[in-house]
Amino acid sequence: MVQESGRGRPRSESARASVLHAVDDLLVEVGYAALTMKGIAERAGVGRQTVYRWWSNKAEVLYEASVIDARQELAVSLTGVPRDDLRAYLDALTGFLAHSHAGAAYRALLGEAQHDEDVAALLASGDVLGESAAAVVAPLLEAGGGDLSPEQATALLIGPVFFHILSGRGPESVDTKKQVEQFLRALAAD
Amino acid sequence: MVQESGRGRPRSESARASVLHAVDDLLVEVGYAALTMKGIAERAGVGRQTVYRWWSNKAEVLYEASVIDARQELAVSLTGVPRDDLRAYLDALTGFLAHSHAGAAYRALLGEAQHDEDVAALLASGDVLGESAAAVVAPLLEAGGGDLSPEQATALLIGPVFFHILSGRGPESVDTKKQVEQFLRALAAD
Amino acid sequence: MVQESGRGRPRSESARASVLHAVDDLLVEVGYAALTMKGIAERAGVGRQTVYRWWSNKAEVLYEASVIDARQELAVSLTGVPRDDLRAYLDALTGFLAHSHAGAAYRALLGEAQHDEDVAALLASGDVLGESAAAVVAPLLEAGGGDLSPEQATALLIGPVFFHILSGRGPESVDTKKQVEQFLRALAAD
Amino acid sequence: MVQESGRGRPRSESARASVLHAVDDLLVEVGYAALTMKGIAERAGVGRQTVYRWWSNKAEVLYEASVIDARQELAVSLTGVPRDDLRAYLDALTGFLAHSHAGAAYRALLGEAQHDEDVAALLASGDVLGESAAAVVAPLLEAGGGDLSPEQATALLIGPVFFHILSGRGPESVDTKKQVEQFLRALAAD
DNA sequence: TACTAAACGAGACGGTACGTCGGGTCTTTCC
DNA sequence: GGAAAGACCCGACGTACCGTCTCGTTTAGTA
Repeated sequence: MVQESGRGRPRSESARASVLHAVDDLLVEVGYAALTMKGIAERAGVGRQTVYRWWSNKAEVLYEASVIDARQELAVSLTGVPRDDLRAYLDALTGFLAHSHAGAAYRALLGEAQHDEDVAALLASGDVLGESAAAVVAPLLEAGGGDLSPEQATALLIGPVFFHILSGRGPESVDTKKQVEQFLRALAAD
Repeated sequence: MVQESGRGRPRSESARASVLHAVDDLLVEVGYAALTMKGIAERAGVGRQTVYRWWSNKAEVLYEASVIDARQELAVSLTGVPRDDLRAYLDALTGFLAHSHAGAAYRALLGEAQHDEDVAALLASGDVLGESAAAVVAPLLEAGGGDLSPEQATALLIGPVFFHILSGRGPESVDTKKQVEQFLRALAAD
Repeated sequence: MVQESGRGRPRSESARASVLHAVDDLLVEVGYAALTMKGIAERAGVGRQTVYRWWSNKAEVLYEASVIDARQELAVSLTGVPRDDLRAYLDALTGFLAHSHAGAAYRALLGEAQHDEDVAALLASGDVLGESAAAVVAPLLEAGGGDLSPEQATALLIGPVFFHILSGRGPESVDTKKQVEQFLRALAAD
Repeated sequence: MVQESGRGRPRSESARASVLHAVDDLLVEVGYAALTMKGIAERAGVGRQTVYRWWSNKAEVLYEASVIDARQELAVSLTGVPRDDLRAYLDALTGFLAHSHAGAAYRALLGEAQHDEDVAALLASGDVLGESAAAVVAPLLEAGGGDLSPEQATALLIGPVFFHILSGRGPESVDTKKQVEQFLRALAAD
């Protein structure tokens, strides 16, 4: 993923874009399981070696292809009203995990990370969920009391939705309004 | 997975046991990614067709091999004291997800379920986490007030730990004692 | 292929007939290569073991199923006029090898015999071609002169047609009339 | 079986040679029936796909591996003396069919051709027997009279030996000297 | 009328080859 | 020296058939 300057032909930006675009399309069309390096290369109209040169496996390609979208979808413009901000964030999170392309990519990668430490490291390198939650949670912790660490607060906020969707319960039964109240109450005296 | 009918040679119980044993061993030895139907059959000293005859894929074998252990590890003997029971359950859950063989199998399956709906259906067919939590949560809901559905209470209890570990944050930063308090507070006035 | 008398259930004649019938049908429908012991048993509505009990491989079944037809098709009613009898025999031989079901079975078995000595022994045990030719050739050898052995005369008579058809030249280019003349001339002073 | 085009890695000549060598060895060692594409690839130290890429089945590999030897073994250096040339050819033919490796391959292929039209077409594409005989027969037909077609003369010459050996009568009873006389006499007034 | 014994159908068993697919690498030519 | 092309070796896929082995059932003797 490093690019050297100097001698030789420079990296083809069009090839890079083709690959990222291809992996995005393919994830939707065939799903993660049927996503292959060979298939990506063919769909992108690119040599196989070119894919391997810049990414070591399909997880890396997929990560690079989806992380920007993921960040955007999880970014909430803060109003300063805790209830509103939390609610907006949980809605965004639910939509991301349950319905978005980037979210599907994230879930696939997180699944792979359970038994592939390379993928786990990749995901840890850019903690999309944690960082997005921190933006909402940090102001509250600074302002309010509670002795919760930011990490714990994040887990408390994200956890229930995260579990709901990843365990296959579906997003319908997620009640973000009620969860905001629970979160605030749990936080309160802590 | 049951079969009955007088005719024909009956299913070999020893073959079944060999396969389940083999998949258990192999998960530990080579990991989920390198687990193959071929490898399972060879390790079990069994024909490949015999494996395919009773299980459609490695996820099914693994599920059958680990679900009983999983249930045992997550079963908590209730004392009737909410704080103690909840604490015991969260400790068991943390240990299961982070350190147990059966837990590793569960995490692998849950990962696969994110992009394979057959596996998702398989996991949904026996909701190990949900059921084990219900045993602890149900008494509280009956006793106490709150308008939380059992499902929501379960997600509230399990979610934070679940997120912590599956997102790669590690079990060290899980503080079950504090989480019990949060849970009880969130539940309280609801 | 032997049938013992005595205790126990006697061999089922209907099973035997079903198998022979099935192999006949299947040869025509799917060809020799796709003929399998399993397929025969299923088509005959018979247990696999029953087939194996009485025949050791598909060649044996096929041989038993076709040898009688073969003998019939190659039997020529002699008139005593050499030219007519030889002509009739060569016509029968051509038809047998090129167009008949039994002939297709024979060619398949002969092919297998080239690399399977069990099948070679099976074919040698009942030399359908040789015997049928002998019936036509023997009278000539007794009557006429020539120091040809019956075997050599048989080869001389059958050989050209046999080669023509088995080497894939097709039966159209077989001129039995001319071959009779050649045969008689070659035989003449020998 | 030819491939050309600048792009891409060119076909490995060493892989091709290994495969042809392997199939030759294996035919002798295990026989045609036990010859498998898998076995060929493994023996040649070559990927299975590489074998399938250039040959569709074991018959094609075997054909390519043996056809050159076959042609050599059946080539007779003509003296111009019919009796000598015919005799030499029949001796070569007998040796080829009965004792040579290439001949064993030919018989196996011819057997397969009886029930596999792909193999039949393959054999027909290079009529080793017909062409070799034509070289000996053509001069006679041009010189002498007779209204025999080259095809018929070929069948007349080859047929008896061919039948003798393929029908399992063995090469001992082949009397090439006598057969030359028969052939010449049959040819004579025709 | 039992009992015994073998053949019967069904179908699971351990094996192994099938032909295909993807993995990751290597070797060309072209840019 | 990057890139497209495509052949290379490897090994898992899921299927088919091999020949064998249990099962419960049926059909004869023989006792």
